[in-house]
Amino acid sequence: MSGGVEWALHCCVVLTGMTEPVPAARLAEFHDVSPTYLAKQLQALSRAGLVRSVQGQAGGYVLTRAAEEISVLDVVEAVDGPGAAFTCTEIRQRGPFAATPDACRTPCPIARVMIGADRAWRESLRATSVADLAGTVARDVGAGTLPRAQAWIAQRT
Amino acid sequence: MSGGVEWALHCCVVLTGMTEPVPAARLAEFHDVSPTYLAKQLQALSRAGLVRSVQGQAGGYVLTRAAEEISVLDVVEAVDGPGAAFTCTEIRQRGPFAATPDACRTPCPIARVMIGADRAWRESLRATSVADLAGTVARDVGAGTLPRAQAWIAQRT
DNA sequence: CATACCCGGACAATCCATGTCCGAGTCAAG
DNA sequence: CTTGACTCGGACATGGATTGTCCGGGTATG
Repeated sequence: MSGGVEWALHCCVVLTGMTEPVPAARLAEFHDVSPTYLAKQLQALSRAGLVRSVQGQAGGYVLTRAAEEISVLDVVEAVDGPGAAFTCTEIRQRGPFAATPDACRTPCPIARVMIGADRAWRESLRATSVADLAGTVARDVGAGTLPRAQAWIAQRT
Repeated sequence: MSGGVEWALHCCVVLTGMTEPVPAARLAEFHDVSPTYLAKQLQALSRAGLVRSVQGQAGGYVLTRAAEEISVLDVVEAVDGPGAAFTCTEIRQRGPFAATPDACRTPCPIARVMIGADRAWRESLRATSVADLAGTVARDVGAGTLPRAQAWIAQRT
C-alpha cells in the first residue's frame, strides 16, 4: 500500500475542526515531510472531494464535510485508488485445459476468496471515521495537545 | 499484492490429492505461464514448508500436508511475505510537536485501524482452505475435470 | 493594477516486483 | 559403480510503479 496514505490521514486529523484554509507547506512543516510530495497527496484528496482547495494568498485546504462523515476508507481509496489489491488474471482460460469463456461468467474460486477478504478489509476501514481518530489522539496524548497544535498550524508566518 | 500469489494458489489446487511429485515446468506448462518465474513462487512455498521439493530425475513438488490443513492465508503469506501492507512511519515523533518516544509505546490510532483491517483481511483468508477451493472448482466446471487435468499433469513426457 | 502566494499537473530518480539464467545436488538407469 | 540427465536453488538483468521534484496557471490581496 502507498505510504502517502499515512500522511494524508495525519493531515485529515489535524484539519479536523479547522475553519481557516491551511496551506500544504504548513502541513508539511508540521509533519516534517517533503512539501511537494505531500502536496500530491492533498491533490488526490481534493480530486476525491474530501477536501476543498482555495487558492490565492490566504489559500489552503479545508475539509469539505464534518470529520464524522469521513471514513478512513474514504482517504485510503482517494490516495491509493479504488482498485482492489488482487486482480484475477484468468489463468483458468489458459493452457491445455483452458476453460471456455462461457464457463467463466462468475469469478473463479480464488478470486472469490480474495474479493471477500478485500470486502472485509474495506468494511473494517469504513467503521472508523477521522473524528474517531482525532478523539483517540486526544485520549492518547492529552486533550490539550491537538488544539495547541492546531493553533500553531493556524499561525500564518 | 504480488501477482505470483494467484499462480501459487492455482498450483496448490492442482497439487491437491497428487501423490507423485510434480515438476515446476509441468505446472508452468499446464497454466501457460513463465516456468522460471513460477519456480520462484514454488521456492517460496517450499521455504514456508507448504510443499516439499524432491530432487533428481523423478523430482518435483508435493504438498506437505492435507489440503484441508492449508489455508489461503498460508499461501499468501508464503509468497508475499508475512509483513503487513501498511507500515507506520511514526510521523507523530517528527516535527515541532513531536511526541516523546515514551508516549509511543502503543501504536498510533491510525496504525491501530490499519492493523485491525489487516487482521480482518487475514481472518477472511484463513477461513478458506485449499481443499475448499478444489471443491468449488469441481462444482463449477464439473467433477470430472480436475481428475482429468491431474492425470494429464501426472504424465511425464 | 501590480504583486505575492498557493494549487495543479507535467517531469526525473529510485525502489521493488517481474522475469531470466546458470550452477549444485540428486535420483534413476545402464 | 559410473554415467547421465533431470530437478531444484539462489544469483543476475529488466520494467513499471511509487517516490520525489519542479515550474506554470490562477487567485485574492494591497
